[in-house]
Amino acid sequence: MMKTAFAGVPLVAQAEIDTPLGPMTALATEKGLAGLWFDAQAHHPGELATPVDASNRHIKTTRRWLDAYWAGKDTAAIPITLDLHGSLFQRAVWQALCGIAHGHTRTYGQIAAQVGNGAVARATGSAVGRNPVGLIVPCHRVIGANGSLTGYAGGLERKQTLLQHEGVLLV
Amino acid sequence: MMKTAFAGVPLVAQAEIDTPLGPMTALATEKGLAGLWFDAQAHHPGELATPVDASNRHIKTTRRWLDAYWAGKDTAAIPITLDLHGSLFQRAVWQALCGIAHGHTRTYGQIAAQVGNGAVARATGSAVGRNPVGLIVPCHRVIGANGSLTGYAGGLERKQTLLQHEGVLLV
DNA sequence: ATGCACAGGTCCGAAAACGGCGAGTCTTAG
DNA sequence: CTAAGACTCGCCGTTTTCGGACCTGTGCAT
Repeated sequence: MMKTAFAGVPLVAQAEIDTPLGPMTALATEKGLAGLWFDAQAHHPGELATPVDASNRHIKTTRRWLDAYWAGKDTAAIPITLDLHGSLFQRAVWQALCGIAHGHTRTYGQIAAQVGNGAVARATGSAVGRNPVGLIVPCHRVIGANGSLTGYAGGLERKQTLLQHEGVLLV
Repeated sequence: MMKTAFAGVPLVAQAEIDTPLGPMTALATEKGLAGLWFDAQAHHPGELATPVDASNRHIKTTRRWLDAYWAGKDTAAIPITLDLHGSLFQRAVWQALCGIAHGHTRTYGQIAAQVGNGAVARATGSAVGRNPVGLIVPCHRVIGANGSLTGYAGGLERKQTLLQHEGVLLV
């Protein structure tokens, strides 16, 4: 049996959210937002037994955050409580991602250096790829040292669109 | 990443020097003059973090040398301590250049023969072009075997003017 | 348990490209 | 019949580019 990425996590609600780049699914625990991904992306957690509940407060906040994001407004005005589940290393990486401001980018090596040392760059790539909360934890702002986009769970095309939407100049 | 020509060289002072052919920048280490080039020339080392210090002794000597040169006086009376940084081959070439007297010229092949053998003529051309100390290390006195000027980092026009200033008859 | 595949980066050696040339041919214009 | 250009090719040090080897955490398949 395929082990879902949220094994052992007390999920309380899920809901579908439509976006300009396709439908996404949001996932929440009692503590906060635990997941957000494009329905047609890699590392998809698969079918969930979690009850659909669009009225959940974390999911409603997420919806407002996304509306602001696509409208190009200030998303910092909408604080989201996250409840990230992963290894110590992964959480450190995801936390580092949250430090990348709108319209800015970092390389995998820079994130690696921030987390520990530059040698873990490749491991950082893995952790970034397993980011459970897309867009809000801006894994799409991490690019290769040579400026290439390298990869994105939601597809390189979406990564490129997102960065352009944020005003990033792509080489 | 663009590698500066003076990577790893302990520079201590730089200063601007005006000349009849346009402004030049002089660069010095503790040991001697390390650089002198027209601000608008090829192979420009780019912006430098070196402190501006027109009172540096090597730079002051350089200024006196240039004054004498433009006045047509004997520059040999003003000995300049050079601190050239480059490969073994390049330093050999530059040293050979210093043997060309005011008003005289050599061909690239002759310099090549002096450094090693005539076969390295083309490589000599490269080394001459990377001469870090213009005018004082007289790279402008090297011309093609057929008498053509061939090239000059500061522009062929300046090379021609310099040679005429030294009384060289150009074909 | 063990091995393997990755959304990367660094280091190092090999190979190719690039010039401030020179000599030899060939082509035009006198 | 010269003589000055245009072209080709071999020359060589330097620079740039390219391709492996190695490093590292984690999930998944064996």
